[in-house]
Amino acid sequence: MSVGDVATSEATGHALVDEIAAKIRARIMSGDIPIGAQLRQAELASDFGVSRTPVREALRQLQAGGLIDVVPNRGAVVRVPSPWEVREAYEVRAELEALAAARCVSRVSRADIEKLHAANQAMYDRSLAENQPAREVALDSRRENDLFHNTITAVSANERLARTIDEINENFPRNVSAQLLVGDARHRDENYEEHSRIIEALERGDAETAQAEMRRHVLKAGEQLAQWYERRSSTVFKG
Amino acid sequence: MSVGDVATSEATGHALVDEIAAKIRARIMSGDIPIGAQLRQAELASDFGVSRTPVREALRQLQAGGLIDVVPNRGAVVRVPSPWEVREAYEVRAELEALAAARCVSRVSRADIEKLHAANQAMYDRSLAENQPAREVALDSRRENDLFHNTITAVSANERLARTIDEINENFPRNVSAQLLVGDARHRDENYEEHSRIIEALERGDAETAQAEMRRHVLKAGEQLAQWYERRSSTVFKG
DNA sequence: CATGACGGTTCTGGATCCAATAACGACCGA
DNA sequence: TCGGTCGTTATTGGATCCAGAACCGTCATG
Repeated sequence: MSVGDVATSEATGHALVDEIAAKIRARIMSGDIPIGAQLRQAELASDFGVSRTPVREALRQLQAGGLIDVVPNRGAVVRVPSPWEVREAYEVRAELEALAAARCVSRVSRADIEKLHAANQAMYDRSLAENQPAREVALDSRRENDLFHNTITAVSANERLARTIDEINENFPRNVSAQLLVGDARHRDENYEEHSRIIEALERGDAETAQAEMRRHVLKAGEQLAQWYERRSSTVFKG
Repeated sequence: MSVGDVATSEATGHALVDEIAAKIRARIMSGDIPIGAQLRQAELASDFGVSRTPVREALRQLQAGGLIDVVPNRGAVVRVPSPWEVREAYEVRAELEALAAARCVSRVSRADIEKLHAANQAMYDRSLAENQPAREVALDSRRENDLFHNTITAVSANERLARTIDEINENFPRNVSAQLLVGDARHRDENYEEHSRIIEALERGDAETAQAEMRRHVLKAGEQLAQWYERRSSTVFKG
């Protein structure tokens, strides 16, 4: 028996199954399990020290979320997004985040603005530090980028909106979009600029501009991600 | 082929679990299982003539979709949407359907326009026929209303967008929103008018108007649904 | 009379068992 | 040597079994 990390889950959601699902999702998101890889139930079960039953139920959840594909008698594989799927998804996400930004304007506080500034600046500064391992930089930058966007969705005060945006994001492993940000200097600079413009619009209380800028920003990020998937079929399929 | 032992063999790739999930979802959507009702695994299993295992996995899927709540050791209940949840969800749906309408403008064909007209007109005519049982009218009207909206999302040609809208709709049993449409004459008339304005905008190729009208239309429907949930806690909880 | 404890019952959740199906490989024949 | 067929094997999917937790009623007690 593995060490008891039980008693973690609260009222919402199931103890074990949701725990397992979260762990599998995390592994995929971090790139630990690459896209296209097969997910064997027995292996996952022994990894987590549980029976196959909760693993299967967790896989069903992930399937419903669209992160994995489950073929009838052939098991589950991590879904490999096609470029046009990425574009479609990001078009939706752009509209939703734009809505979030617009809703923000009437709700944002001074502290929120500071938080956004801080996250954006930290992300920018970090990517300038040359002496750190790229892996660490990518990880932290992703975290701060997430913080920026999550703050806006949180301030927009629509739980459903936040959930829907999350569901879209959960379909694309983050490690690739992370390395996109820090990999290219131009991307990094443009990202900083776009974030800044959004923050400015929020500060001015200009909902129209905030909405439009956010839409442009997300669409551009989606286009870059789609192009990445077009170029590289590597980082795919176990190995 | 072997003799039809389970009859699920059709449906490319659909496992039994998905079949079960669809059936349960259908029961909830039709109001056969009211919101708030408990879902007992053994009962469902014997209803469908299967073991509890696939039922459990199906419930996981529905849980991931947000249609039901699963409390740790107390089973699953059909989620009772609170009014503010409805408003939040419909604000998101409004933005998405508005996007769909805007995308439609450059893709809609003459045949599509006719289809929209036909669905809208049929729905209106049907609700005028007084001699039919309300139950039938509500069912068919819902079907045509769905056809109207589904046609637009289909023409908008973004699979992801369609999926996201569906996911939101699947959170609210349709029987209530259906009876809203046919129950009140004013609602019915306004609904017809709003649909007509959207079609006109699509015909003119006016993306701005189509988008705005669709947003208004969905928001209004959401508000009506939310108010319904505020007024009536009936039709809730088994019995 | 109300309230709290106790025990039986029911149901969920996880583990295990068994059947069915598809990938893999070896063998055989042309 | 290549192609097809058959048998093995590994893996999934469904059924069953067992333990643990929550509800319900009863009973005892302040």
